[in-house]
Amino acid sequence: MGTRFLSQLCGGSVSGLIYQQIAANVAQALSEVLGTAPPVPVVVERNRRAEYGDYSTSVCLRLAREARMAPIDLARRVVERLPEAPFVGRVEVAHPGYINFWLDEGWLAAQVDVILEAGESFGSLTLGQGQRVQVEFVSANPTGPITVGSARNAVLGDALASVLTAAGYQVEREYYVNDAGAQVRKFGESVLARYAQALGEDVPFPEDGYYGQYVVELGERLAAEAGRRYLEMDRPQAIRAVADWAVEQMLERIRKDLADLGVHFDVWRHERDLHREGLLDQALTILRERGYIVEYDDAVWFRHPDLEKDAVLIRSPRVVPEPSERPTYLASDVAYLLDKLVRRGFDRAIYIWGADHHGDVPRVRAAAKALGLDPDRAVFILYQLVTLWRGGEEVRMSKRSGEFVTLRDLLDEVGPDPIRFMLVSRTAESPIDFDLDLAVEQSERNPVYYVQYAHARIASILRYAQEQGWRIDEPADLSLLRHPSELALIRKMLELPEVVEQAATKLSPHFLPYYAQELATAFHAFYRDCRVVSADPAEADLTRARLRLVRAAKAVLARVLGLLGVRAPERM
RNA sequence: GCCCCCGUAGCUCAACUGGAUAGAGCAACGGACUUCGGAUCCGUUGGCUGCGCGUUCGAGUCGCGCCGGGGGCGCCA
Repeated sequence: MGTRFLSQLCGGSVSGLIYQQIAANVAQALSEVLGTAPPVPVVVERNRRAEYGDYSTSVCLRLAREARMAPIDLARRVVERLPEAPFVGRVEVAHPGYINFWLDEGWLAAQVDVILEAGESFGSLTLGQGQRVQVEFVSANPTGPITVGSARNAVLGDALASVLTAAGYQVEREYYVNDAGAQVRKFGESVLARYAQALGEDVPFPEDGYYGQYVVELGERLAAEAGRRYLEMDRPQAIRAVADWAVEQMLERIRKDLADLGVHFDVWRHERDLHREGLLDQALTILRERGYIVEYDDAVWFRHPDLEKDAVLIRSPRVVPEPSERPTYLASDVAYLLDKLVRRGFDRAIYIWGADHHGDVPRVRAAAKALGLDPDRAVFILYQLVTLWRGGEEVRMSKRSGEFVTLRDLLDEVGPDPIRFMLVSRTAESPIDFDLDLAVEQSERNPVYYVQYAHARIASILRYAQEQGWRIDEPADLSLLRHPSELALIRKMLELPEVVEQAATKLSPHFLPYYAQELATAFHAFYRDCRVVSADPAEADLTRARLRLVRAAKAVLARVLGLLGVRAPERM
C-alpha cells in the first residue's frame, strides 16, 4: 500500500491523504521491526503544536509492551526502516516514544500548483466510492412558515450533503412533506374559519387550531380568490380542499425561504404519495408476514423485541376521523423507510432530526430490522434545539400559538451568510442560544465576515496586480516560497481534504467553519509578512510565485465557503 | 420514575477512533503598520475541563456514582 501511494506521489500530485500515506509507511516499517503486521491500526495525527512537526504517531507507545521494548527504542527502530517519501522532510523520535514528521518544504511549495490544477475539486475525496446517500432534512410541517429551529436543520443537512458529495458520495437532498396527518386537517379547519370570518361569517375558531397571523392572511386571500365557494360545500370536503390549497401556499413560501437561505432540494416527497403508491400497504404486509403486527382495541400495532414498550400504534380509526383508517406517524415512517432503502435503493438514508424526536429512533431502527433491512443503513443525526433570546429574555416559540420567529424574519434582519455560518459552527449535540440582538448589532464582527474578508482581500490583490501589469496566470518558480508564513498558509490549505474527510466520516459539518477561520488567519498572517506585488524588478519571480500562492488560497477559501453555502465575495 | 443530550476562560463554543504544555472568537486592556483592503495584525489578562471514584504508560475524551441545565416517554408530528 505504501509503495502504491509513493509511486502516485512521484507523479507529483496528492492522490491520497497525507496522514494515511505516512501511516502506511509506519505500518510497513513496524511490520519489519515486529516481524508481523501491527496488531492495532497505526494512527497518525496532525499536531497541535508546530514544535512537534506536522504529523505524529504514538503507536510505539501503544505497542511497546507487546513488542517487549521501550517505546523510544521501538520508535527509533521504526524510523530506521521507514520508507523514503518525497513529502516528508524530517522525522524525529521524541520522548517518550512519539514519531514526529515534518513535511518537506520544497514539496509543500510545489503543492500550490497541485491545488491550482485541482481547482474546484481540491478537497474532494473518493471516500464514498459513489455510494448513494439520501439526506432527508427540514421536513417541517407545511402548516406554517419555517422557524429558526428548522433553519438549523436546513443548514446542517445542506452542509452535510455538500460535504458528503465532496467526499465522493452520490447525494440526494430530500424534503418530506407531512401532508396527510391530523395537523394538516387542523390547519385546514383554521384557514377555513379565517376564510369564513373574512367573508363576514360569525364562525367559531377551532380551539386547538393555528392562531398565527399568517392564517388570518391566508383566509383573507382565499376569500378574495375563491369567493364563497367553500362555504357552500359540505364541511369535510371544504376542509380537505382548503387544507390542500393552504398547504400549497405554505410550501411555496417554505421553498422560497429556504432558497433564500441557499438551500435547495432534489426531491419533495409527499406523505400522501407514499400512501397512494401503496408503500404503506406493502410495509404492513411485510411486517404482518414476519409477525410484527398485532391487532387489538380496534387498532393495528407494531411490536418488536427491541422496543421496551409493548407495541406502537400504527393505524387506528381514532387518529383522524376522516378518512377512517388514517395511519399514525410511525406507520408513514415505516412506509418511507421502505421507499428509501428498498424501492429507491439508497445505500444509506440520513435523517436530520431535532433532539425532541430522539425517542422515535429506536422505533424506526426496529422497523428496519422488522422489514429485514440492516438498521445501520438508516442514520440519525439529532441536533439540539435552538433557543432564541431577545432583550435578555427567551423567546418562546410555538407554531400553533403563532408565536415564533421565522427564518424570514431572520433573513431580513441578518442575511443568509451569518445565519448559515453561525448555525453550522456548533456540533449538533450542542444546544444553541441564538441572541437576536447580538446577531444583528454585532454582525460585522461575525466570524463569517472575517473569512469572507480574506477572500475579498485576495480578489483585491489580484485586481491590483493586474492594474500593475502582471499576468496572474503565469507559471512561476514556486521554490521561492520559503517564508514561514507562506509555508504555514500552504500547510493550512493542504488540511482541507482531511477536514472534509473528518466532517464526512463523523457526519459533522461543524469542522468546516473552524477550518475556514484558521485558513483566513493563515492568509492574513501571510499578508502581514509578505508583500505580494512588488515594484522591485529583482523580485519579479517572487511576485509571480506569490500570485500563484494567493490564487490557490482564494480557491481554497472559495471551496470551503461553497461547502458551507456561504458566498465568497470579490469585494465587500 | 425511566431514557437521550449537554456541563471546558467573564460570554459563545472547539479539541481528530484516549496522546505531548486544553485551543479559537467575542469582551477587557495595551500596542502596530499607514505603497497590494484597518472588516487586518501583534501582545497581555483569563482554566482544580461541574464534583468524586475507577480503567490506562497516558483521561476534557472511556466506565460507575452524584450535582446542575435542556429534551423525550403509545392514538401530535
